[in-house]
Amino acid sequence: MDLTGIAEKWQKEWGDAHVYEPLDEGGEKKFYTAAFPYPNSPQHIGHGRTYTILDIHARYARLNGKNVLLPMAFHVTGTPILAMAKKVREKDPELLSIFSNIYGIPSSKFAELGEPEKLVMYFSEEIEQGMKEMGYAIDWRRKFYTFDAHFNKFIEWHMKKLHEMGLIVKGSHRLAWCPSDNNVVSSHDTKGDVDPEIEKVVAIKFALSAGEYLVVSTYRPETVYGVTNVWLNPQSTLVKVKVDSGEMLYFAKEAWESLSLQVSGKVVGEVSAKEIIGKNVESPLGKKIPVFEARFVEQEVGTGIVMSVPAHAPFDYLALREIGKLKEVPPISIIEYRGSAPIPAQEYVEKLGVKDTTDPLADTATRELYKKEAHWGRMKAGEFSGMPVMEAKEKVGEKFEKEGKAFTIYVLANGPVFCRCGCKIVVKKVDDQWFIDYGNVEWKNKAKECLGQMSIVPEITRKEYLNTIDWLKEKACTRSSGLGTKFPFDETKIVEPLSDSTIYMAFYTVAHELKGMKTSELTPQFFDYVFLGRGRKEVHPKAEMLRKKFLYWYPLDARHSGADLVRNHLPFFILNHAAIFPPAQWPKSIVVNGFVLMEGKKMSKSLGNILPLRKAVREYGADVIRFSVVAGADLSQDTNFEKSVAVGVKERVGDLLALLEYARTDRDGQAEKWLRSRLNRKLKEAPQLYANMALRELGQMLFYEMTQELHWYMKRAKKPALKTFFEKWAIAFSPFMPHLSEEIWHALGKKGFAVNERFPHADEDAIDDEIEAGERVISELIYDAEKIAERFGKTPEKVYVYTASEWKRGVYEEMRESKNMNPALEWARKNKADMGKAAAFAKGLMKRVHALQPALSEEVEFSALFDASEFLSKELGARVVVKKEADAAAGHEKASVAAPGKPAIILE
RNA sequence: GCAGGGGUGGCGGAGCCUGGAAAACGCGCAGGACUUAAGAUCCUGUGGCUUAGUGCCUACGCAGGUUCAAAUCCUGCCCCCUGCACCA
Repeated sequence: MDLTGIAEKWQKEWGDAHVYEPLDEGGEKKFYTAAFPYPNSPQHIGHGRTYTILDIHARYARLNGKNVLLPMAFHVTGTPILAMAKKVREKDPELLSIFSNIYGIPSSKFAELGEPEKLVMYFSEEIEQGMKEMGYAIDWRRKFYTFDAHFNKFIEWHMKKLHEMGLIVKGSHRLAWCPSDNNVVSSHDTKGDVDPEIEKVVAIKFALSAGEYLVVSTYRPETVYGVTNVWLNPQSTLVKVKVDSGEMLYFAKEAWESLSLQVSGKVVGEVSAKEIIGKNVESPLGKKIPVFEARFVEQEVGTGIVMSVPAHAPFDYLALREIGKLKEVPPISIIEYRGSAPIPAQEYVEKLGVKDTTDPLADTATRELYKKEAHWGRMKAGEFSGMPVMEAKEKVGEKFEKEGKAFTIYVLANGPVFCRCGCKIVVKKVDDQWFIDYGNVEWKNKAKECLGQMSIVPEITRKEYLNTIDWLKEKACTRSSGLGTKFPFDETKIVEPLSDSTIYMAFYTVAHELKGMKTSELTPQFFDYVFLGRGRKEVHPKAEMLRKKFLYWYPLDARHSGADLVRNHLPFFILNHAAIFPPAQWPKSIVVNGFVLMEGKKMSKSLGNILPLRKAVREYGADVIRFSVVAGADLSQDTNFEKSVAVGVKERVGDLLALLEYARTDRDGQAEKWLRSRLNRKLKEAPQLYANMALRELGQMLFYEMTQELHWYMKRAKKPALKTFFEKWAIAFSPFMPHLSEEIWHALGKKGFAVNERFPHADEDAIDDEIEAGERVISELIYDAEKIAERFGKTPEKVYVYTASEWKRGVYEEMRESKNMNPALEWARKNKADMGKAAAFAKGLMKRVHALQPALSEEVEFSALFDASEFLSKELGARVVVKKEADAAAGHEKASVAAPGKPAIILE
């Protein structure tokens, strides 16, 4: 069996016939897309899952006679490609080893991959080839790259639209920053891939003298009401900084090194901490307090200066106790919670037996007390008395900031974090940062309206989109470097990748036509007409024609993606459509899927367990991979790729092809009727399952169950005849395995392509409950008889089968319907049955009364078994005699145990 | 911390919405057939017990509750996974 040969043959035929290149007009259309790939590596089977689901969706629409568009392009925006090309040029051993060992790239290629454009071309061709080998129904005429000049024009237009609507704003922004590289860092730039977390801290000014302040930093501004003193590390040096307002602020020298990137000011002097220790300062509440020394104060954290709240901070309490000042500045308790001690910090220190500030338990005490007070505490002092602590924290911070007594600084919550270059990462404030204002409430509402009209598959993810739209704030939409489109309002910047990929589906509708045009023709007015119908069609000779094409394909009928995009790309996609397009062009649905695990583990470069898509196709064949990555789990679940399963699928495909030799004729025996009933039942159920993208269930039903049933049929049939079966089944299953279907279709002598056929109509008359129930009785009989034969001790010569009498069926049906013995016995009385036997029989059924299946009449059950006696004899290796219970031979008293669907079995 | 999802055999996982024979389907494992042998393939079995009468018992994270009936509905607890933005 040569699955690869079959696949290649049909891919070529489809390509030559331009089967997947739809006209931009005609009957009812469907337009489906999936997130375009980022070509900095070959695709693996995980990518294959999303695209295969998309392809199945598209192919099913084709079977329903729709004009289907499924385009593809490449996303090259951003820095990863540049970074990777740079690493190639630097001959980074780790990367080159991945290239050789996982991706299988010959080392002769390495030189050219150092150029970003060549890198893009190499991997995008690799990906495109893989998609073709998977048999995807893609219209490649519309392919583009996001650094193409034509696409740049489109994104410029997009940004200008947002700007016109006031949805693009400029402001300041904090970033994790490497002072040595002078660049933004995110998790993959750090040592150990730590994600730098930026956290808000309040800096409060304590007056040293008029116009001069010590700046303390704190997570708990509300505790300022309980402050007793300020702590300075005696080993630290303070810098005196003149800020824009003219005030002089003191920070620890180490702290200032990073704070200088977010607080603008000039260092005008230095002073040793020792000179300040012992002096008094004035708190923002006007209270005079002393400055003490404490070695636990870390000079590079926050401002490097802290305030002391001994009633609520175990460290402060311990430090005061160590220097014997607890009497001089007694703790002031300002927070209470149910069961709180007068001095909570003291209580926690004593409860945990914390020795001093160097004791690791001091941290534990701090954490526990903080948790307690933050969750359950209320203020009991100051103007916010009675307020929950969490709320007061906000209020106090805001109030002091407004009064100029405090300001906000940002720190790394999980610091210190180190850049790959070895430098310590700091927080930088950027002033001329552009944002897309996803925080805009009106916009959010419009997006929710759009979401409300969309169908979301799986439906359970809908609330995720809602949550995300709700908490989205301004999103920085430019970067200072990377591939992509220059930001039209600041051409030194590039439009960031998640911002240039939100409405590009509209671009597909005309991309093939724009290719022949000059970029100078692609003006905002031109796009206004094509995409929005604004202005006059005379703006360009082609405008009218392109407008029609756009209106034909839009709105997008389905957006497919991996589940990882639910919290970023997909909400942006909804928001931008809601902003730019009128409701008639809003997208119709989103379909997301989970990942693919490799033998139970997450695929990763470090584990080296990535299975590249093309390699998988070579090993197992496209159809097998297609089926393996989509039918193994529910859509939203992760699915597991196992070699043994793929091998099993491949074998079953081989079995199916082998059965083609019986596909020349049809027949009309009991076995054929049964198979036809089973097939048509599936054809009846399949459309609903396809519509819900219930691919796992479809796979179970149309593949596993069907092959099992074929197996039973092959045993049952006297001369197998599968012509009509294959005609229908091949088409119904073709979305999953188009190559196999095409092969079967042509083996049946059909003209034209299977992939252009219509979904087979379910013949409801062929669905026959009695035939199916009869077969069930037969197969269960074999099972039971074999079980009994095991106990029999020797191979029986004869097997007598007795079907249950009609009166039992009457009692049985009454019981099944009423779930009660009385109506059944009533029925028995009316029908003059033996009441003693009837009662005993009914009693026996009572236990499983909720689980009774409908029973056949004795006549039908009898004739099903009688017809099958030859088959039964063969299966059981003994002569099988089928009789009715009433005709039991002498000595066959056990015939009386027969029940509907469970004939009595007597071995001899 | 906040938000979302989830705990069912040796394993992956059905079943939960809409209460009514839990473990579909697959993998793995065991036995058999075929084979010189192995692999592949096919058949049979795979929670426990039991019987020549097609059955009985035990099990769905823990603890309660509702119900004739709970994996399924309700309450509390324990544990696990994912995301939290400038990153594609």
